[in-house]
Order: sequence, then structure tokens, then C-alpha cells
Amino acid sequence: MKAWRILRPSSVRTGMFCRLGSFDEMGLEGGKKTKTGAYATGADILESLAAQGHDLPGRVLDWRQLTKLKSTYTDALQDQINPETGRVHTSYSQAVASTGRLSSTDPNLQNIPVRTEEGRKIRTAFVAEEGMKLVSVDYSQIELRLTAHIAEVDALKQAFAEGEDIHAVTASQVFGVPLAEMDPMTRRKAKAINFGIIYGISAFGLANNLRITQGEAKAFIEAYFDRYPGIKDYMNAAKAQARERGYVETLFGRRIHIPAIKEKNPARRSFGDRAAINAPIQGTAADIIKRAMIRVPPALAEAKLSARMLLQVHDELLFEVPEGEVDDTIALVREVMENASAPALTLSVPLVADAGVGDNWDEAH
DNA sequence: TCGGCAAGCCAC
DNA sequence: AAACGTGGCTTGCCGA
Repeated sequence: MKAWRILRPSSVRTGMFCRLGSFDEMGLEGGKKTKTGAYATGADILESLAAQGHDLPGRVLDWRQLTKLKSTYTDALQDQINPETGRVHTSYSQAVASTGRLSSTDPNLQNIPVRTEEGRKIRTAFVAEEGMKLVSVDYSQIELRLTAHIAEVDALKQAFAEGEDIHAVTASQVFGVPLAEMDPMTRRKAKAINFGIIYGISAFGLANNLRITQGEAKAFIEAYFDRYPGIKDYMNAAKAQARERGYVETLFGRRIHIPAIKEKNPARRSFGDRAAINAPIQGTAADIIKRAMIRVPPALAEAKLSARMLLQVHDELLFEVPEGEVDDTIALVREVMENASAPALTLSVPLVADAGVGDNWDEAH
């Protein structure tokens, strides 16, 4: 995008260093080891140490966040500005991700930070040309909607049809809390389960994510499957099909091979199981947004709109739009995206696309 | 100088 | 301590 703004995170200073004290020196014992036998120092480890009252781990985490943003984004992206266009241009690969998603390289513009305040500052550097706006249109919960359709879960389909807060509805139905009395913690648990379902849930993974015991996680998952037995049926069917044929399919019939499904090693086989569960969901979402991407440019031309499609980020399309055409462009793009499965596929849940506008990508998101 | 691996971390 | 899915990039290290 044009006019890359130079960012200087004020808290990053060259020459700053420290030595990480050993577990012994910090009065700790039994630190987790990596595959090579070194002490693991991933964010989760340091967060738990920080929570135990130590000062250093939190400072290391802050330092890591800032150096990550500076080396991977602030510095690297400026080096990639094309001198002829004044813009950063990515390359998309269409045959890398097994599920059919696109991937983005040199630079990867599908992993620009968004989750933290500092990270979002990177996004503000992606700006529209003078007289133009950036418009972001993204699918709302597309993978959960597709899961509800594929697994034929009436309760979830109805919640989507009525535009309800899907995580709150799940929390209410799984944990028996009335929707009107939903508390943030219960909703958070349901949200984690919903994500886990898409990925092929395990008690180990959910326990890790929610920082609860595997026993508690197992109980949550069982409660979920009791309430939504169609989900369990879908998972078993996906695994069985992968085992029998070596592949699963998206709703459009595109095949996704799952080689790990034939592994003898139980851990690798489980990996294949989860891939078989996730691939039709993630792959169908990829099919749908690609159909939308094919239809948008001719639809814009037909409507005499001059917006340019700049980026795809899995469930989001980013456009550069003349200021006077923003409203019409949003209406057109939402229409195309929300109907992109038709006529080849009629979904039993509505697809919803939300739009944002701004002078930069952070504002538009 | 280059390529590969490990560890870590960014996104959806 | 990341096997709950899909990717790519950086740093540090090693060997060709």
C-alpha cells in the first residue's frame, strides 16, 4: 500500500540486552524442556513464571514483543517497498496450504499484527491513497457457520439465523446458564470449545488453552457432544472417510488428501484425525472466499465502481476505494461475499460479512 | 554464502 | 508446554 509511514517504537533501543537467569538462580525447579533438552522459554512458560511473582519473565516478554514487531514488520516491510509503485506487494500461493487456503509470502501480508495495542500500530502504516479509503469486509464466524451446516446442528443453525451471539448461545446450552445471565468466564469457555471443535478438539489442547485440568476439559467436551451430538457424528464420519479413501472433501467436492491418517504411530494418526475434521471446514471457507474474489471485480465493473481489491486474509478482503464510492462498494462486496456459495451450494445458515472503513488498515478493520 | 533445523511468535 | 487446524518470518546455530 502507498505511503508507508516510518514507525519507530519508542521503547526499542539497540544495544539493550540482559542475561536470562537460570531456573536455579531464580529459585525454580523442574523447568519444562524442549525436544533438544534446553529449557523451554515460550510465552506460556514465561507468563506462568511472571504470574508466580517473578519480575524478569514479564520484561523478557515485553522485549520479545517489541523486537518481534520491529524485525518482522517495521524494518522488514519498509525494505520491501517497491521503488516504482511506492507500495508493498505480496505474492500469493494457491497450491501450498493443503486445505486450499491461499498463503502469502515476500512479505507475508496475512499475519500483520492486530491483537495487541502495539501491534495495531503496525496496521496504521497501511494507508489509502489521497482521496481514497481502505475498506475491509470480513466473514463473521464463517467456519462455525459451516460447521453448523455440515454437522446439521439445528440449535446452532437457529442461533445463526437469528443473529445471536454464538459463543454465548453455546455457553448457555452446554453449561445450562440462561442467556440473560451469561457471565464472561462461562462465555469464554464456550468460545474456546467452539474454536477447538473446528480444529478437532482434544482434552489436552483445550486444557492447555483454558489452563484447566485435562479432566475438566474432558468433562466440557463431553457436555458439548451431549448437547450437539451432530458434531460428534460429523467428526467420526470425517475420520472414517479419510481412513477409507485417504481424503476428505469440501462442500464443493474438492478433495483434500490426509496422508497422516494412515500413520501407525498413534500421535501422528491423531494428527491426521484432527486434520480430517478441520480440512472440510477450513477448505470450504477457502472455496467460498475464492468464489467471491472471482466475482467481485466484474461486479464492480458492471456497477461502474473503481475499487481495487488489494488483499485477502482468509476471511477478509481489503479494498482501496474512492471516498465517494465507499457506501456502494460496501453494499456490493457484502452482497457478493454473502452469496458466494450459490448457486453450486445452498447453505442452511446465512453467511454474514461485516465492513469497516478508514484511512488506514487499523481503522478499517 | 547458502540451506536446513530449532525455537519462538505473528495471523486466520 | 504446545498434537486443538492452516500458514510464514526471524534469530541463532550448524554444516556444506
